[in-house]
Amino acid sequence: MLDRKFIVDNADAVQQNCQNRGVTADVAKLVQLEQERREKLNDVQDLNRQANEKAKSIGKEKDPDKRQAIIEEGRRLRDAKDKVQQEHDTLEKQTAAIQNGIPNMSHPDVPIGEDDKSNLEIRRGATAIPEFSFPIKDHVEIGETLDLIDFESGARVAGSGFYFLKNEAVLLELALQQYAVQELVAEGFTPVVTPDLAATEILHGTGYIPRGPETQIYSIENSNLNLVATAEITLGGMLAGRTVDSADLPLKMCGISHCFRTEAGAAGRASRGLFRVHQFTKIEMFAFTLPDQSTQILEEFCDLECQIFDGLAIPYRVVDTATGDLGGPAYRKYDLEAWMPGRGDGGQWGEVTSTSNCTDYQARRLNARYKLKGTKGTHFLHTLNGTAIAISRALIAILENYQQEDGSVGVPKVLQPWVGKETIRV
RNA sequence: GGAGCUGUGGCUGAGUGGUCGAAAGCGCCGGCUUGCUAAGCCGGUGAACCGUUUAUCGGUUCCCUGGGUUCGAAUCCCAGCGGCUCCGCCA
Repeated sequence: MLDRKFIVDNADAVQQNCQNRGVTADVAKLVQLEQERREKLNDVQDLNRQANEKAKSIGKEKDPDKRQAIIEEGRRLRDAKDKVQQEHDTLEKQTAAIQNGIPNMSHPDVPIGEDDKSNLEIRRGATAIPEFSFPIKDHVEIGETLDLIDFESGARVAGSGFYFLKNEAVLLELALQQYAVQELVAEGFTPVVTPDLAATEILHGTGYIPRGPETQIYSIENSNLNLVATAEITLGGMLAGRTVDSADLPLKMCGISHCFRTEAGAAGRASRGLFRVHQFTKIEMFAFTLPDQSTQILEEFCDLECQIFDGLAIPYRVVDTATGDLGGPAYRKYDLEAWMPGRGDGGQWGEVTSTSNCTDYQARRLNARYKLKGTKGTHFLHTLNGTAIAISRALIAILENYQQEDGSVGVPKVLQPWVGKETIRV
């Protein structure tokens, strides 16, 4: 969430930003409610002060009658306080409700537009789009022919959107994990296997909203636990409510987790096969940084994603995500879209990774702070996240780009040590 | 899952219902000392928020979390969560 003072002081800019992002929020109302709330808060504090004074004077008063009088007065003050406190709390709730709906501000260079059509391509990867001299298959067909992916059994066991990986697909999954983690560890990331479940407060802190009608999140009944949609949730939660020494920053981690998504309302979209599934494995980059580090680290994350996909020799492009397509917490977001030859008519770009600078938006809700040695007070951290590899989508890109005329599929060179072969055949 | 113990400041650890934001030690910061010398001495040292000022000063809140009792709660009561130990179960 945004800082309330900031919203009040920059109401026009915040309102404009909401509009750019296609978010409805009554900023003016928030400003008004917040002003009233502060007046109530002052009243509460003043009544508390008076009541405290009375309470302290009681111990010193020896005369029973006078003592009783002070007790009565103290009780009256507390009652009065409770009443004003309630009024304050109501205002607080209303203010918070509006505040929660306001997205992060946007980087000035972010293209302004309603949806992903306004995303701006900023560069392409090192590998050219392949030209095939034979009729190509999509990954679903390839997966079936080579006995790599079993959607039918997945549907039987857990419903549509689930699948079994088999044979070399399993080796590819493990190889991709190894590859990505090795790359990131070499770059100084701390590898972390995170819980696949997280408490509701942690989800809220990172900007995910469980249990709504449109929720993307699976929740566990009779508990406050939820299946995570990404390790971003758990990694962000690691510092929730904590204050770290600025000397330890930036903190860079790569998390390995399963990701679970309901994909409510996503039916009918281009989602054949592995593209939009309810469960997949993901290697996620995450960083806690000082405010003046986050801009550079976003570029670093993007470069690493490019490095990983260049290493796999998969063609991709990088887009600067438009205002209307940014998630609530993101200040700026880059997506890598890999070329997927089997998608649409003659191939399409499909999102494979995404990296965001969330500035202090998540940290404020998580209450994750840093302290500068030798100074008073604390400040909110910046958080960034980025996909290193989302296995399911990487599999699509590999199977479709590496397919060969005889029906076999080549294994990317960097994965061969773990897969143990150069080609996957029937 | 069951039983017992436990949860205080960056850490260790005192704490009688009122004078406790909280002893002491460690750590940290500043200064002094340089014949107790990989030391000694003195002083300082939590956070958020509100108001005032913007060098400051005043106030509110915070002793796991949430309720409750009370004029007043770190201290009493209830619930929850975490930790430790033992038992059961299990990969």
